Amino acid sequence: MDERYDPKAIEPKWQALWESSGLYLTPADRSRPKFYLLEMFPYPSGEGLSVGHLHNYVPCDVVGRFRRMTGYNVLHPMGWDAFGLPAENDALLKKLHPKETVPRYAANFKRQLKLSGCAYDWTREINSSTPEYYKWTQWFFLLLYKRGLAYRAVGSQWWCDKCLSILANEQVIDGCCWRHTDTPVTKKELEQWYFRITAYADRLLEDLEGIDWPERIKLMQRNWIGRSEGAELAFPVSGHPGESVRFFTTRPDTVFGVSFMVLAPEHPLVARITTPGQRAEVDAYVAQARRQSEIERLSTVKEKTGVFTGAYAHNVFTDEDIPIWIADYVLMGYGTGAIMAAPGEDQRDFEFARKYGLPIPRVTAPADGSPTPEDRAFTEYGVTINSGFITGKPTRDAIAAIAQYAQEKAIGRPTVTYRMRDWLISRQRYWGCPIPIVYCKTDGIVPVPEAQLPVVLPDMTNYQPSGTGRSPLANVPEFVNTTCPRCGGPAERETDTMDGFACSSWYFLRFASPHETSAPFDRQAVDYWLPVDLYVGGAEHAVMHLLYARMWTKVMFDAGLINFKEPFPVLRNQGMIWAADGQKMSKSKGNVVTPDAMVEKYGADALRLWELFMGPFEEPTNWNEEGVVGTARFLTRVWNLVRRYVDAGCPQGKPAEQTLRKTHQTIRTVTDHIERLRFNTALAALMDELNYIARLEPAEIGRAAIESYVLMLAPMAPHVAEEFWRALGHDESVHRQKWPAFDPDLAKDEVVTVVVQINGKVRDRLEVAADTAEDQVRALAFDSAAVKRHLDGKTPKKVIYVPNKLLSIVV
RNA sequence: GCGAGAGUGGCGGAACGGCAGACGCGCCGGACUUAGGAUCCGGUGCCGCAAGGCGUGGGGGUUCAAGUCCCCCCUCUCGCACCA
Repeated sequence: MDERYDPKAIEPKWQALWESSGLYLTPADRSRPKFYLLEMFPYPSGEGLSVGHLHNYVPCDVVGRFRRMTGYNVLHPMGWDAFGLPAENDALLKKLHPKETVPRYAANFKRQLKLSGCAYDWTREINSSTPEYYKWTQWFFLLLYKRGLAYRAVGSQWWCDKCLSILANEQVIDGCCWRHTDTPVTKKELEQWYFRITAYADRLLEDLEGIDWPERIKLMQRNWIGRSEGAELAFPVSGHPGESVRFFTTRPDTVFGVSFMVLAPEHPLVARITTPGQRAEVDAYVAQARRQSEIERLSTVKEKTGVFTGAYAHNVFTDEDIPIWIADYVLMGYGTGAIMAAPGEDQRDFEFARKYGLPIPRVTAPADGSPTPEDRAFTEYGVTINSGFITGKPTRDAIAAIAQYAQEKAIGRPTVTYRMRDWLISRQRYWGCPIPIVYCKTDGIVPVPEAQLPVVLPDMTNYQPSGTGRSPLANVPEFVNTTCPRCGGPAERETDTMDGFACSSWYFLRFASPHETSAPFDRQAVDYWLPVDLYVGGAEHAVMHLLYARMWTKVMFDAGLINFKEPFPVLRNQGMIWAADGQKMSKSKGNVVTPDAMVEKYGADALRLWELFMGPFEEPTNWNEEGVVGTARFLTRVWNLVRRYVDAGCPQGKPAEQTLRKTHQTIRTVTDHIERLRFNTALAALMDELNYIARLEPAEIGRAAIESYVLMLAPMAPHVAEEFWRALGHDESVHRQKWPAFDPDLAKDEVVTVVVQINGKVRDRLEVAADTAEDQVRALAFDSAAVKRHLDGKTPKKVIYVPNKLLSIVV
């Protein structure tokens, strides 16, 4: 071994050897237990990886190496989420083509991951923008189509002026585009493709119960799905035979208190029922509501506004005619876009009624007999009053009674409504997976037959989005013009491409058999490897990717393609690493720290250790380069220790009992902490052991201790551990070794410190043999000078003994 | 507004209800050095010469014992936000 620890001299050497010897290839034998470890599909950006990204990849790499050493067949693959708007927008900005930038960026990511010593099976690398991959994305589209889960519909949808495309609901955040947080979305009316994710709403909700995910993420999914039980009812519109207002309510028990109705401004009924006298005012209001941004419209602080349509609905319960208003606090996209207003029991309706002088009947009273509040709605459950046949019933019973009555009289029925909408997947953009559909004048919508897949994305130089609502693909006649697979006549291809999230909804299956050409995946490979044993990624995907991937998995399960219902039974979110200034790392802010710079300065192993040591894996932290100095120093100290041992001729040694104990205690701690993803404390335990053994003579340490130390270091600092292992005289890689085992008996403390407390204050510490009997400890304690002084002759009232821990004396 | 999580030395962070501050950074002192952003040794929560006292956002409570459990409040982060 060299005298000095020089990472540059050892890291490239071992990386080359690992690669050439196929160290991290996925084992073909399936006799051993498997461990499928996966990080969320990265989009390879032009900025490359930062030390923030590594806070995900390095800990996962440790898990992979650890599992391999503990006897698992490990599948740890990597690939690129390369289709989609981010890649295309970047290429447009740089006046390049994504077909050129994507492979270049991916290659850079790969280089950086290798530089950081991350072990992936690169023979399984996939790229969602290649025909070999997207052929099967199209295949899944057809599967959804066949199962009635992909459909085309006209609707008013979110449009981003920067993306020049329609977005899904999930991609609108605070009224702005998820990729352009300063760009408010607007509405556009287009015919679009949807995936019927709402058909899976209940299963997506229920199956959350059985999976080990951060509670926060589960909650976000629950909220997003937004299941709400109630009833759908309808009131006829007076003077318009055949017209009625259908509405959803969670409080059907308040129907007797409905004094007006409100429609969303966009509601189709508005045009038909508005009276000539109100027409001008209504038109003006509708136009103004259209113009408003979503942020303005959704603002809860804004005072409610609305306009009377002049029309009346007939409240079939009270037999009264009630006015129909329009107001923008009613959303077209939820329920039926219409509500019954029960101002006595709903705060929003209450405010509206107050403002426009509408009656506020009270139909629910507090159950405990206290007076009904006058200055606000009474929104809690209570007891029904002034309500005909349900008067006197508790709210819960009244709800059931109305639901039943409505069903009998064919006025309505019990319903469940969801906040979640169907997933809109059409994108009017070039860089995406073409939708395998053909439009024929005779046969209408015709799916492309499987045998004709993939529908290849044509090579275009001029792929700028038009902004007209049509994809640039519409400008490629050779692509658009085709023949109908059914009748053979002339037909046109669908020119929109799929949302990038379609590609990432099944990629975890592809890794099981990435080169399969006759199917999206090999069934046997998937049966063995899936589901994913540990899935790691950022919390920002809580309600996009994770919801979509779960839905596709259930579709595949229903189709009999796979035998599991949840793709990711265990999910963890790595903590976000902010720049040293507390901001997000970005090129524009000039605060990005790259792994390249850190490896150059301190070496990959030191960088890795600092990624692990910075703080708890799942907590966010600010980057601090000073820390890398510390882990580099730690590695130097280990280097010096091992070198001293090797220079002394690697003595077998006869370690003292205490040294043996320290070793076994460290193995116990490190094993336990890596299993629980507590990498920071696992490393702390290794540092602690180093502090202990570094001061011993080589013969006092002994071979067993040195070797187990190197083995434990191997997943975290793979290069330097390999160097040590070879220096210790081994021919085979340290990464092919078995994880050290510990002996619980040897790890047990012989001598323990028992704390003596008097009235809760520590007054003395006793060193006694482990498991010393209570009376002996008592005797020792009462014999102690410090204890005597503090007892001051008083007699103990109570003495509590916690074996091997403390003796608490109360006086 | 509603929901979730978090507040511990100068800093990152440790602590099955049982010695608060492991481990590391930084800092202070020393050794070896032509030199030190190397290495090694020692120290480092605050007050105090010491004995000792005080300390985990604030206030109360349970307990022999509370960073940890319970109640109230403050601050920060995240999510949702007129969802009928």
